[in-house]
Amino acid sequence: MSVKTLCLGALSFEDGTGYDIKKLFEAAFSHFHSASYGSIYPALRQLEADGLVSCRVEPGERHPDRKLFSLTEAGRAALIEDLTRLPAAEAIRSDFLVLLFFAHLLPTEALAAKLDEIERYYRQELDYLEGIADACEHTAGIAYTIEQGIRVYRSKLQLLTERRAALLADHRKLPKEWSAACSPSD
Amino acid sequence: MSVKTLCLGALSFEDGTGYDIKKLFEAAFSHFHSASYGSIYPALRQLEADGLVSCRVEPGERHPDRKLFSLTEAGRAALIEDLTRLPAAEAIRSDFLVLLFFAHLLPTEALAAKLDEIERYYRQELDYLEGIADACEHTAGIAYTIEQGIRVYRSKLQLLTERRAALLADHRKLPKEWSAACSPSD
DNA sequence: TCGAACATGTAAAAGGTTACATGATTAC
DNA sequence: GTAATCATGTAACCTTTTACATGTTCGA
Repeated sequence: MSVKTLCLGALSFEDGTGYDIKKLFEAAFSHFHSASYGSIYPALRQLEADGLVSCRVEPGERHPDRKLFSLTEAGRAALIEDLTRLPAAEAIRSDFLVLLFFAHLLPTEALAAKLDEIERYYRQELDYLEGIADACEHTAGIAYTIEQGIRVYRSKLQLLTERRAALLADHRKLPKEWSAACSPSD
Repeated sequence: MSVKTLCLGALSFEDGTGYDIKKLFEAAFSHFHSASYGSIYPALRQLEADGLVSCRVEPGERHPDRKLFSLTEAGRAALIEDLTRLPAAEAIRSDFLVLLFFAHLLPTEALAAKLDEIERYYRQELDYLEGIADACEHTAGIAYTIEQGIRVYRSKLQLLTERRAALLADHRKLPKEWSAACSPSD
């Protein structure tokens, strides 16, 4: 699912500029997706060329050169097709878990600093999500995305609290014959 | 944290080939990172050029041209530096949550199919992780990565079970003035 | 014998981020 | 007056995936 699909989705709620779309992503998608201007603006241009969105320029209203994009009928169809066709997978890239996997190599203080860093990050995300959870009436789907974020961050924070001491105490021990004894699907 | 760092990490446990490294990633990293041969082999070549790994060829033992890589002292130092320096962030790209965010556009049957698909995926990952959790003695860090995976997948499965009916019943309702009433950090 | 696992690699393409470049408006 | 927000865009770079290309060995 690429930025183009996300832009179509954003415009399915209401017309907006590239800037508006970026704001929506930051406000609503922050815990499960992200996109930069460098991908949004080219995507919108491409979508317009493909007839999936239309564009009207609103000059002078407040800001110059405000390009308001609207989803066309073809765009709505393409969005539904993308959502239906593309696998609903999750691509997780957690540098934090990678770090823990190799934690036996780190000095204790460096590991402690990382644990603090990730804990602050989790708390910040959790606070934000708890704040928006009841802010307005969401669709069941949107409420789900928020609730999953809340539960997952709570789980992660709890595990972090439970295991902090064990991680700091234990992190120098090396596993014996990891690949021989533990490879599971061989 | 790039594939190069991951390769250094894999070799910190024991010497191995590109193929071995890929297997370790599949066995141990599957729920928080992934890497293909197309990135691993070039990474190893680059690491060798940089003196961070060394390579000895084992011909004829069982398979021809088996290139065994070892971490050098410089490589171990570079790994520790990477792990310490790079932010321990998490980059999550959940096409499933994106789909739910726009679920109001989908026919009920298409949504139901997606819910089934993701549930199967979660269960499969959870079963796998539960299987390896007690398979051998892990470092505290490795045990943590497994336990976090288990708890997160359990949370996700539970939410999915709780909300399935609500999602299927409710998914056509549109949020009123999402951007005006709900944008949180404005 | 046939498919799975072992084993290495390349090239093109896709997809995205970062940094840069610009300038008006609004709130303090 | 000055910092944040609004607003658009490009270009270079980075990383990774996908698809291709090749060949052996082992177990059923």
